[in-house]
Amino acid sequence: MVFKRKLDCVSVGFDYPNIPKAPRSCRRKVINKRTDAMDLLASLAGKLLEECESSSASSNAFEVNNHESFGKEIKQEDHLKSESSDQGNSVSRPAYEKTCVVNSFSFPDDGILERTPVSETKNVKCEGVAEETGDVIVNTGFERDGGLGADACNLEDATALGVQFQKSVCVDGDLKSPSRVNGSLARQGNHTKLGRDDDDDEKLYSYHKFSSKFKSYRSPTIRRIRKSLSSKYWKQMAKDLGHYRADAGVKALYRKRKSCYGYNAWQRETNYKRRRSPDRSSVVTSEGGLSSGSVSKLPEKRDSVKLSIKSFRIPELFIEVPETATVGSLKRTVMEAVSVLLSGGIRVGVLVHGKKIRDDKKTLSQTGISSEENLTNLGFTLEPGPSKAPLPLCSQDPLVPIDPTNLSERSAASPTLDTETHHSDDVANPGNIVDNNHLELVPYQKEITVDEEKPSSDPRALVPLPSLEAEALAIVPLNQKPKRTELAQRRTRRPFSVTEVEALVQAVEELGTGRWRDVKLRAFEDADHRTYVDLKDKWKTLVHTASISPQQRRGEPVPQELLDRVLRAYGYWSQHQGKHQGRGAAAHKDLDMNRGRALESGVSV
DNA sequence: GTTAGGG
DNA sequence: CCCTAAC
Repeated sequence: MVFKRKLDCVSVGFDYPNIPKAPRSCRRKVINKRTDAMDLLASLAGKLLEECESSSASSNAFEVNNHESFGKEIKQEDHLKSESSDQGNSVSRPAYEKTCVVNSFSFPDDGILERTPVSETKNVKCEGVAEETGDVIVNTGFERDGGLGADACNLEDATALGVQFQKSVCVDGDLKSPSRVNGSLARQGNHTKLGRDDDDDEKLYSYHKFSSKFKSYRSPTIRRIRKSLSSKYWKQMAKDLGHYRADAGVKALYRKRKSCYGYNAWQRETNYKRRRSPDRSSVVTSEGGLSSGSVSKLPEKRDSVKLSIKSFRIPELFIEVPETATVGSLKRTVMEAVSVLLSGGIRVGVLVHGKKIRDDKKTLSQTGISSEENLTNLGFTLEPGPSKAPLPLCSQDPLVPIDPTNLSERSAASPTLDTETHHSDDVANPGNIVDNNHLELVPYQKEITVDEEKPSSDPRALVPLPSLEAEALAIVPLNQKPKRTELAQRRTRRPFSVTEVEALVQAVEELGTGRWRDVKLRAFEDADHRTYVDLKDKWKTLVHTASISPQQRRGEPVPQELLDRVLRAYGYWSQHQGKHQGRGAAAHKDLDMNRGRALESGVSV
């Protein structure tokens, strides 16, 4: 007779058994969240500015464009998935899922730009933009899949992602008040924040110890901003911008998959970024950077070029969600898809008169970009593939270019890209990467003149580049082998539907909690996206969910009936560990779960 | 390749 | 959902 461990679930109903677990190796923690697509977009604008702007920029600031909501043009295709439900157990499965193809996003002008004359004056789509009130608006209508249609600028590089900028970042000579920025950003919350609660913002914030002054801005937006100020983001951006020193050996696409803000942290993606470009520019971006776009030039300063990238247009996204999914989850899915697409690695291309400018060392004037005429024909492209970045130090850990096609393998929500367009630039010009990267080894400019005069804000809130960068370097030792190329994408989250939960519960009732492989085979064999580990994890959360009060539960509510069964099964199998595992499901057909539960407190069986 | 748990 | 340890 084997004495079983007494379950400590007697009073609380149940709980996980306290099984001592072998110490696990200390894993390095890297505060690193998936680079958000928007970051990149924002950084693009920042880079543009930093490269264009003259040093006299002392009153520059970027206005955040607010996009209350972005309309999505979604093609929907119903993909009936014939349910080969068999498995004898009549375990029901999702009848079918809907596949959505997101073609584009648009961000209606909600008037938020009243203080940014630049973008307001015009919203031209294609090149050949008219000039008005001195503002030169350059167009960057890069699009691959129809819509605006590729224009001359785009011809050369057919591989352009087709991302257009539109009012995602605007340059303005006017310094925006915090509240202003705050307000604009705040409204973005519902659209871009993937997670459900905002609590973690605070956690992250505290982790990065921002100045108390900055804390005066307590809005969620600011918190997000603070969050974005974390060194990891800077590091990422620096890399994205190609400013990292080659010897730094930081991989451009370095992304740590694991977040460390608590359980289920992965669900809480925050997408607000506030960036201060390496030079003198300050960039505040909303996350709504996706839609079509154009670039504007401000007139005021001679010898300087100011641009406003107005929007992005994303290539087609293939999204698959169960029909039972909520609108919220759909939004998150789309958000993730976009993130995956852009964070997977993008590069910026500069086109003048349709010709790609590859020499990053050239000045704008040398390239002729600064001239009015060319400005009119200035274009930018976002291309898939790792942003130009130094190669990693660890030779044994080769930098594997991100291949968007690999992403889709892990996620149905991954963007669908034309394989043939991948890495065109790199492939065609192998040396291009090296050239561009290793030529910009100059550290960031140290001047932080622009924003520091900002009265009510702590300088640190503005993220002085030097220190933060240093911090970033400190936090993540560059030599630390990037371990796995960090290229793998986290799978998109796919909440279990009630139907799936039911199937899982039933399977566990019959098979127990130690045979996940069998559970998978029995009830989720056709659900390719559900691994047995997923099922195990789901069960874990189900048990937890069932143990907490309904008020504490989140997400699509699971019928109490199911939760009851979860507890019952949990209790039963806790006491019958492995004992019946050899038996078939039939052996438990008439399993008296209630009795089993009642016996939970028993010390032995 | 699975299972079990921590993150 | 990811990552590991331990089978």
